[in-house]
Amino acid sequence: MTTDVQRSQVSETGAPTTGGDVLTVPFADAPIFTRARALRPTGKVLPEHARSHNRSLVLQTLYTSGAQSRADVSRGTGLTRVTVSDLVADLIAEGLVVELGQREDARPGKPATLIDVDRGAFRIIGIDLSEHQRFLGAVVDLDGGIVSRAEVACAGASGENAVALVVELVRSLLASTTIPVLGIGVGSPGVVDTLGVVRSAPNLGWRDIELQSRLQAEFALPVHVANDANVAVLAEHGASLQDDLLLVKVGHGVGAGLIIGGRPVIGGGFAAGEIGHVVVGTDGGPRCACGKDGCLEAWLAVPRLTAQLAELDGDAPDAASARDRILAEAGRRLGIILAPVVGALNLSEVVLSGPAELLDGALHDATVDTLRMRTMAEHNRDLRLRMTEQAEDIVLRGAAVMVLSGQLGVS
Amino acid sequence: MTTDVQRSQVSETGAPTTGGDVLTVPFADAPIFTRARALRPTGKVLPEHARSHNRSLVLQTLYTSGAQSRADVSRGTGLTRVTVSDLVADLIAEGLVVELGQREDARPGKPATLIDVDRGAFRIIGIDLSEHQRFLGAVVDLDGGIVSRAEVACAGASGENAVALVVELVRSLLASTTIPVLGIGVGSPGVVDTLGVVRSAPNLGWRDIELQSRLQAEFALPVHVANDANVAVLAEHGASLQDDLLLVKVGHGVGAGLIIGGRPVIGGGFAAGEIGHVVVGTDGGPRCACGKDGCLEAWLAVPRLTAQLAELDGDAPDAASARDRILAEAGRRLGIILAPVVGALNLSEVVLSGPAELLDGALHDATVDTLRMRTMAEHNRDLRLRMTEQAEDIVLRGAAVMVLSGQLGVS
DNA sequence: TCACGTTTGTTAGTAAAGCTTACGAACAAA
DNA sequence: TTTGTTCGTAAGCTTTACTAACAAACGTGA
Repeated sequence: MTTDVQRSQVSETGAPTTGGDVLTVPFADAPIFTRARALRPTGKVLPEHARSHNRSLVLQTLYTSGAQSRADVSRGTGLTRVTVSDLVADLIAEGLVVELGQREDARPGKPATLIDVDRGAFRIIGIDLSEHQRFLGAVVDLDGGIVSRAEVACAGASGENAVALVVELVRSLLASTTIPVLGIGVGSPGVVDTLGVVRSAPNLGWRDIELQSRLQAEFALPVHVANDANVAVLAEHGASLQDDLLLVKVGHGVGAGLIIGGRPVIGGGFAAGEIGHVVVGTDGGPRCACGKDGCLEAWLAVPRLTAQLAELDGDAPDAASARDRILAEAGRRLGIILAPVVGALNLSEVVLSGPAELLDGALHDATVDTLRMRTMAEHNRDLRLRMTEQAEDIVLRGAAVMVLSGQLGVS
Repeated sequence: MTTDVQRSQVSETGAPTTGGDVLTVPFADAPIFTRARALRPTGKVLPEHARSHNRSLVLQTLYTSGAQSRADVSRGTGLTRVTVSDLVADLIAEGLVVELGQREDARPGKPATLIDVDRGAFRIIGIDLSEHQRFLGAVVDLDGGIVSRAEVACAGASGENAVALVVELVRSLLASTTIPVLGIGVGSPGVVDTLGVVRSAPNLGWRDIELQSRLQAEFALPVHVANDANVAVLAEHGASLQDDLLLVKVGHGVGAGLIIGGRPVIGGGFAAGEIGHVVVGTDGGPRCACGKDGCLEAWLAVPRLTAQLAELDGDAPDAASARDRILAEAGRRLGIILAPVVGALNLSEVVLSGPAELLDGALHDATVDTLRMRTMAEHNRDLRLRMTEQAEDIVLRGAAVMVLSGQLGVS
């Protein structure tokens, strides 16, 4: 087979020369890649960093796979038995791991000593500030099980008053447990930066509230603060096989949390997931509080849906189908917004969180249908849309995952 | 200030008990986080990994900041002078770094020996398969400068014929340089997985073509293959300050490449960025080749735009404004698709690649306006939409970045 | 019963990596 | 000429994870 490859040469000085077949291809001058970019804070890696990475790896293996021998961990991680023993000794000394005695089942060879994360050794405080009328809190164990709860009414509270309520809630939860607390995780509405500063949370009247550092100073414990939807998706990720995940949280507002390639997405302005005020479709829609028409929140927020459903005549013969029509239209709107996101990110799983009686029927089905109609079937064949299984504790447990992940490198 | 925190206790066995104020909070049973999830392939970290990371860090520092002394690199990386000297010695032995002699300017102390990446020591082969009528190729230097070019007509070629054309193109480029080649980068249309298998590229009649391994076997050089738009965004990222970046590539089709948190987004089905067949708006639109109405590609692809513009009467008094109306409508449609993506990811920079005469005027302005109208101003205040500065070489240079990044950990 | 193989966890020693400390070389300024 | 500064390198130390070897404890089969 003969092919006709045409070549043009560019001399090192930049002046184009021609060799063989002349070919005039328009091309930009070849500037070097910019050198203006600041050095990325990639940072050096020291031996001790490797050590802490491997430590987390051992912990993660125990955490997800349960009780096993040091030799099992060695096989699971690829580290040698010697190294695993060494790391485990550290973890035992810190009280994070315990020996459980010898394995029972009969096998040849020296019987194995089982070890596991001491799941009762620490507690985590989880706080959910996303509800409209109350702040929720819980003491959570290392497995995500909720040990005790507390809540405080917050209607009308704002600014410093609201901060004081959070402090009281945490104080009350800390008082309710004698077991050491690993840290405090907070899911807050609004825009929260990576330092745990709530840049803006209109509902709470917060603007640049340094919640993380203030709680840390108050309680002398590690504190992590993030947006409520971003926190919620962590809980879902802990219970999911997927490393790409979008969670849509429908409540008084509508927000989303996003994990891509196993990592939470923050956004350049720390506002990733803020899709509540993106306009849906090209045919108008209900007026939104933000002034625009047809924002997703104006279609989908719980108050809007319940108000619409309340207008229905419950005794009318077609009440059920009228209800479904309202919910289906909301679902369709959600699908319209999600389609470009699902397409651009090639997402395989989208999760809904919110009142199941609203989301889990006609609304869900309409969203699925709309997504299928508006994206390319071939690329998104295995897309799943489902309700969360975490129910109303999703933010509390996500907050626990955040602490677990931040303090132990486990999730 | 007295606050009324209410508590409910859950016994360790799971049965709810009440202490103090009784409070009935509905909550799901507290199942542990799933243990079903397979162990993530995080992998152990050995000392040698740390070493190669630090090696890349030194190389990256030299690459982006240019010629400097070992002591400068030490200050820039945080590594000690000793370690830097050691790493640099390795790099010099491999021919990647050269000493340039002593620094000229007069300063107290022993004069510094300048070192830099030997930017002329290696070449990279970049291949762009995304054009409709021809395959493009280039020899690229380590700075991204194009040294020589080649192209081959590919109209009608498909399947194995097309593969043979690519091989010929690479062979020709390799023959044109005597300088050692670091590797081969290929930007292909369609869906390409992480192993460089082109899962599906309808235009080329490709289905599960193992392009990477075949080229690697043929030329005994490192080969990287990825989707053309995903490759293009690498070039843009190399020249941008942003670590979150969306590039929309408008040509015979419409595709996107996405970088989030400095990492390319691949997608669960390796189809991230495939937004060409997402439906725009809720008011129908032109019939698309895929069968749906109003796909982005049906609005925005170059053939569609040129066809529409060709229908205009160029001598009519309002020809210019009619042209702008057509382009503005296309831009508006692009904005409608991008708004949910920009909102969900809180993107700070969106880049357009394609024919500037179509994209860079009314279309660009309409997209910006639409984005502003449909997203929340507060969160996306500093969003920028701009044309690429890489012109038609964007895929070729992106392919070079891919090789650079894959082989040297530099970008 | 008893030698043998198998598995576990530990001890001892080794290789790799980056650190601190120390030092000679080379220059500017006083 | 003296002083202070900066650069690059040498030597030795610490940390880390590795390999090799081994004792303990168990099942198996002659």
